Amino acid sequence: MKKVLLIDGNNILFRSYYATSYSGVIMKNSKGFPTNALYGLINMLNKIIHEENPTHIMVALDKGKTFRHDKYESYKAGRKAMPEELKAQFPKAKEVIHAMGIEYFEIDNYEADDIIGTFAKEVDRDPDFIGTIISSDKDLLQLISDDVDVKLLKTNGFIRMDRHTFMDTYKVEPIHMIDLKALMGDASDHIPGVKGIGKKTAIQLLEKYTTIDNLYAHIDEVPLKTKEKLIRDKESCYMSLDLATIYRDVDIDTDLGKLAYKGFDYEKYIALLEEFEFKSLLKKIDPSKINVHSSTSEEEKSNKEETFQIVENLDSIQMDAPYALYLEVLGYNYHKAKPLGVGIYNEKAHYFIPFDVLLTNKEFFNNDIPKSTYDLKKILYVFHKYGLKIKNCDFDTMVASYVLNYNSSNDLSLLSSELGYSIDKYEQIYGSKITLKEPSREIQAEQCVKKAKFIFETKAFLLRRLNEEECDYLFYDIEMPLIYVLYDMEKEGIQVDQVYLEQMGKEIENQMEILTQKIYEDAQEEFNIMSPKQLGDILFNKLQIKYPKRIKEGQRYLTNKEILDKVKYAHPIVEKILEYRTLSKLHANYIVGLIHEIENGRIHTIFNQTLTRTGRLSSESPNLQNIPIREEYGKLIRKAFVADQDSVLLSSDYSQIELRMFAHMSNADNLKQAFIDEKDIHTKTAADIYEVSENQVTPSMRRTAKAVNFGILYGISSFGLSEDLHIDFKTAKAFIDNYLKTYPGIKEYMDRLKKFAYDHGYVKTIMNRKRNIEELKSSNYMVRSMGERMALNTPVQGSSADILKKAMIEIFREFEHRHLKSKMLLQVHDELIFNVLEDELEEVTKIVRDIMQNTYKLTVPLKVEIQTGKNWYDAK
DNA sequence: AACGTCACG
DNA sequence: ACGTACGTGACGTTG
Repeated sequence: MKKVLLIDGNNILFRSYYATSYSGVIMKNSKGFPTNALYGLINMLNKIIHEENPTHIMVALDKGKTFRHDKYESYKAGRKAMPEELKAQFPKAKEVIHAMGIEYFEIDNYEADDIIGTFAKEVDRDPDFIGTIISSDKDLLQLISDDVDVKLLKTNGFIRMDRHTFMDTYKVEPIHMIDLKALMGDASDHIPGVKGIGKKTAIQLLEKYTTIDNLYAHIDEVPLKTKEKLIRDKESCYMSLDLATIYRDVDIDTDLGKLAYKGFDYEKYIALLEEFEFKSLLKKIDPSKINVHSSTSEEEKSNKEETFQIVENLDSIQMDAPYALYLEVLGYNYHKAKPLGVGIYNEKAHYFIPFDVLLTNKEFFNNDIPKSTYDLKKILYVFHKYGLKIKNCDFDTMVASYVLNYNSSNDLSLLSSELGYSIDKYEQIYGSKITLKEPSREIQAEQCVKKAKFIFETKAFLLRRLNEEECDYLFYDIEMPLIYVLYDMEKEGIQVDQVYLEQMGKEIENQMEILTQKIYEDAQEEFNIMSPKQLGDILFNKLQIKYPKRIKEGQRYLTNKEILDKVKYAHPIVEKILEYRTLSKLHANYIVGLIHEIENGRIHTIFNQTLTRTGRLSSESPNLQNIPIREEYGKLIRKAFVADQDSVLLSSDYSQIELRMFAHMSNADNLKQAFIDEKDIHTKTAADIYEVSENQVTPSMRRTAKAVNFGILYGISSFGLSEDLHIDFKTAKAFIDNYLKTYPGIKEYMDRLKKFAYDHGYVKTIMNRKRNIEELKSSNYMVRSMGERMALNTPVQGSSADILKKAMIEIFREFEHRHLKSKMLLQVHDELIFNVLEDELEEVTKIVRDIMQNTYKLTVPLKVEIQTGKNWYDAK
């Protein structure tokens, strides 16, 4: 069987262009020629060839205005002109495609879709061929058949759609996708459809009538309202049908045999890469390929196999130049996983050292040769656990790619494909959490060396990008040093009183048992209280409690706290449910969950340094950043976290760091002055928006003001505020208007920030941490609004995170410098927890306060509050 | 695997 | 006409 790839070239060039033009700066070579779309195209073609292993390939391109323009004025109106910097890359794209041994096709007045449609038709006809269409455009799904599927490109990977999966999703044959579009329209393609008919109705209609023609033939059977819409928009419906239909009879030589994949013309390919200055891509070319012409894809495959050596005796190898290393472990939690071995790579040496071999010389990495890593914290932790030493790791790919905004930074496989490499998913080699299995040593070695190679070869590129993005400080002075701090915190762990937790657990279990019986009595039947579905049925059907919201079409009753709080006076069962929920949460998450994680009396969380979009840390296995505090009973959990012998726990938290940061960044004098004067900010805000003096502010006014202040940080909306405060929309709006009036400069700041975000596609923090916000490019109002709120919140949340990280590093160094035995244990976003030796308490308190308040000077003061106690409950 | 729920900043 | 505050992780149920 022969397999042909039908690639939507226009689509790939467009995607590549827009995916990398967000920062307003487009990748160019030193002559100023734009190359970003070409870079994406080359990577994508390499990746597809590697993944699909085709025998035949073609790329289709648009040419000229299409016949659709002539036919429909509105179609033309909807299409925006192509940016010049993209247009300029098309001629070079064609050269690239040829150099890669691929045919391309462009036919006057037809779109790439039509050419692909024509070839797909031929694939259907020819029994020797199957085909795969490559595009991110869902329009092409109509071409799916028994012999043709579509690899639908997504931001993070792809979805393969064949006839079966298509029918599952859309309930109609692929070809009737066009009928579907004729009814529901497609805003992104400026296809109007029938107004008032959405996806649901459209699918319903087509399930019954299959085609538009047949639907109109039976128009009298359709329910009146829908019928009216169909008749009113009949013309638009047929026009949409026409627009959505891919033309499949373009006059072209469809001999599939002529599409045979010839393999690279390396001379031309390299010349082009050199012209574009794609150094990382050049590096990847196997030197043996240079001067070799048109090898077949089969030959290429066998040559491509990595060469490496599995080390059996460490004395037999010696590293004398910088290299990359990758540590592989079996399992998803590196604190507990079994180490498998280390891959080592540089120009000269490609080794896999099985972990048992490595244990024979624990000093192997303990020297001054610079080393690059991916997830250094993992290496430090595992090495420490097994007594191995390592020195001079100066570059971590995971952290670098996180700083550079590769959202896939903590997934080596995804990251590799973003950078033009192809590394198998961890799950594929080692299995999922449930099916975990150890593959053969050869496979381990191959995988591990591949990863080390990736680290080694992409380092130069990432370094250049860090510099271009002006992220050197953030990378070298914050994130890299922070790795060592976090490692130390993870290694240290925190002592936990298991007996206390078990006692509290018993108490909770008893209360839950009593509640369960009472709830069954109230409901007059036994049911699963934890099932929202069953609970909703009992409450709102059987017990006839009035549901306080309008229920959405086809959706279940919600039974969350907000709803239950509203109806708790309607029936005594509700309060019991709420209490049961609280207890069950405490039990599952903080009694059973925590006990499960205790090892030798301590809990060691993992801090994820490369996950959040704002620059915060996150904590997992277990999450120690969400231990209860707001409710008194839950807060008792904190008594289980205790200080070591002769020590106390010290908690040091920033007071209102985000609002202070907002005051600083917005430069609103009024707000800044409030902090400079050390006022209670919520009381001050209340006085301002209610226009009373501060001593006239009631607790309720202060609560409202607090909600408004939070709203400001989150990118306020009157709806959100009204929900939060249970007040009506208009009152909420009045509060906001009043706020913006009393704090001049804030509205302007927010508008400026939004404009920056729209212009550049990203926002940044005080330490130049950038966050791309793709949502701002959405044509969907809701998604775009979400993007605006992210743009407003991220600089505040992210800058606060920057400051805390910097403080952590300095405190860590100061402790080391003074040889203190006290240890930093936890970070909870605006708070640090330490175990402090009693005789170091005074010194530590001073160091911590001093560094946290002064590590970064804002135009408002930063204030920290410090408390101590034998356990976390008392230290708060 | 996705959803609903709820713990935290 | 739509559905809304920002950032996380973990659990149990459901499909």
